[in-house]
Amino acid sequence: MIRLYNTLTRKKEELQTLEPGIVKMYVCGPTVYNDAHVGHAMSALVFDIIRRYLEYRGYRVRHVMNYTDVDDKIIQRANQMGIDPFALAQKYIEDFNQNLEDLNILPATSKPQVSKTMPQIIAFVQGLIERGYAYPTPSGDVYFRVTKDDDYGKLSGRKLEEMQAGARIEVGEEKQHPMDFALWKAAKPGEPAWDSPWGKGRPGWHIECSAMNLAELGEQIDIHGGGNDLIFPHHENEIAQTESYTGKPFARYWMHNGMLQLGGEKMSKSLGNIISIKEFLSKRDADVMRMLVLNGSYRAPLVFNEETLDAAEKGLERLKSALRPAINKSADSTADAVVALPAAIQTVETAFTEAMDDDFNTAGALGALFDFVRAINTARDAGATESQLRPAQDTLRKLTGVLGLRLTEKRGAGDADKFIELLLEVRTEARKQKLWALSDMIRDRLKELGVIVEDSREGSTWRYS
RNA sequence: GGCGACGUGGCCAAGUGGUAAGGCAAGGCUCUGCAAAAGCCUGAUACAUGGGUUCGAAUCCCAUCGUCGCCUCCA
Repeated sequence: MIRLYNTLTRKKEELQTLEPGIVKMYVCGPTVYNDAHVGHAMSALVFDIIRRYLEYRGYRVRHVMNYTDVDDKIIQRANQMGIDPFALAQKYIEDFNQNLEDLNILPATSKPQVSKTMPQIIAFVQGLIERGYAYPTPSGDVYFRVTKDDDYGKLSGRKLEEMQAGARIEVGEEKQHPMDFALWKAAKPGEPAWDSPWGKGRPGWHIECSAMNLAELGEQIDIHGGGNDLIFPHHENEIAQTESYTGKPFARYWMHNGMLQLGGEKMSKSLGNIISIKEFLSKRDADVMRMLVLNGSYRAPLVFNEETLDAAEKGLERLKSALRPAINKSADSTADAVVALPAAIQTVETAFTEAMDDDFNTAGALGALFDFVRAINTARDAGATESQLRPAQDTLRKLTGVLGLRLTEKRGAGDADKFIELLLEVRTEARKQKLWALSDMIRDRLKELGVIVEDSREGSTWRYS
C-alpha cells in the first residue's frame, strides 16, 4: 500500500487510482526562455523517482509534462534577440529534453505544448464563459470569475476576503474582482496571436495546463505535481478552471516538491542565482544530483552547496563499492557473513519497499541500501566468491535502478585498458623486488591520469576515478 | 501584515507516542612496504526554547524565537 502526502488535504493518503493499475500523472514543466537550472532538475528528478517507483510497484504511469512555449518572457527575450519566439522556445525545449536525458530522467509519455493546444484552450475558455465562470471584456481579454467558484482557495488555504487586501490591479484592467485572473489576453502589437471568438490574442498562464490536462488525460487525474512555488496561484487557478468546467474533482493527489536552496534562498530565474543543469553536469556526474535529491525529502527544501554535493558524491562511491568484484576466486566460502547474504537480500527488499511506500521516503530507502552495502562488502572481505556475491549485487543494482541511479564506473578510452594492465604488471614486478619508490611513482602518476590503483593481499586492482 | 512548511550530533538527514536509521566529515583499530579501499570501534544524558497533556513525547497541545516558501513571473 502506497501512501502519499496530498497538499490538498495536508495529510498522507493511501494511493487509490481512478483506474486500477494506471496512474495518470501531470507535472508542470518549465517555461522555455533560457537554460534550465538545477532547481528544475530537482523537480524533474523528484517526479522521475516517483514514476519509477510506481512502475516498480506494478503501475502503468501515464506521465504528462508540458512545455509553456507561449509566454511574456519568451516574447520579450525573442524580441531582444531579434528572433522568432517560436524558434527560441523550440531551442530551449530541445535543450531541456537533452538535460533530462543527461540526468537519466525517463521521458514523459506525452509532452504537450501550448502553441499546439490552441483549439482546446479556446474551447475551454468558451466553455467557462458559457457556464458563467468567465467573462470577456470590451478590450478582448477574458477573465475567470473567482466569486463564482465557491471553494476558490482550497489548495493554498486562502480565503478570497483575506487575499483582497494585498491584491493589485494594474491600471486599465477590467476585472470585476481583484482576484479574477486572465484566461485570454488580447494581442498587443508585435506579439504572436491566435484568432478567437474574442479577437486576436493568446492564453493566460493557467488555462494551458487545464486544457492540456483535459486533452491528454481527461477530466480527472490521479497525481498533479510541480514545485511548491506553483501552489498559488497556478495550481489554485487550475483547479478552479477545471472543476468549474467539468463539475468534477480534478486531481486526487496534489504533490509538490520543495525548493532547492542556494546560499540560503531559493534558486530562481527572477533572483538570478542560477546554476544551469548544463553547468552542473560539466562538473559533476548526473548521479550526484540524483543522490542529493534522494538523500533528502522531496517536500523539504534541498540544501545545494559544495559540501552537500561532495557528500552525495562520496555516498555514491560507497554504493558502487559493493559492486566491486569478489576477491576470492576459489571455492565457495562458508563464513557467517557470506551465509547471511541471502537473508540480507530479503531484509533490504522489505525495508526499501516500506520506506518508499511511505510517501516516497528516499532517505529511508537509502539507509536500507547502505546497510546492504555493508553486508555485501563484509561478505566479500570474508571470502565470498563471485557466484555468492552476484545475487546480492544484482539486487543492489535493481533497487538503485528503481531510484534511477546508474552507478556506472567511469570509463576511459577502451584502448587504454591494456596499457594500464601492462603498467600494473610492471609495477607488480617492481613491488616483488621491493622497488617502492618506482611502484609508488607508477601509482601516483596513474592517479594523476585518473586511474586509481589499490593493492591487496590478492594483488592490485584498478579503476577509473 | 496574511497563509503554509520547517527547526534532530560539525554538515546533510530518517524517524510523527515507547525510549534517537543512514551518509559525509572526525578520532582509534584491523589489514598493509607505504597509500588507498573495505571492515570494526567511538561519539547526540535526550531532537530550537519555555510551558502543558500522558505511565511514557523528538513525535500531541500552547507560547516564544529562528529559518524558508507563497501572497507578482517562478520547478
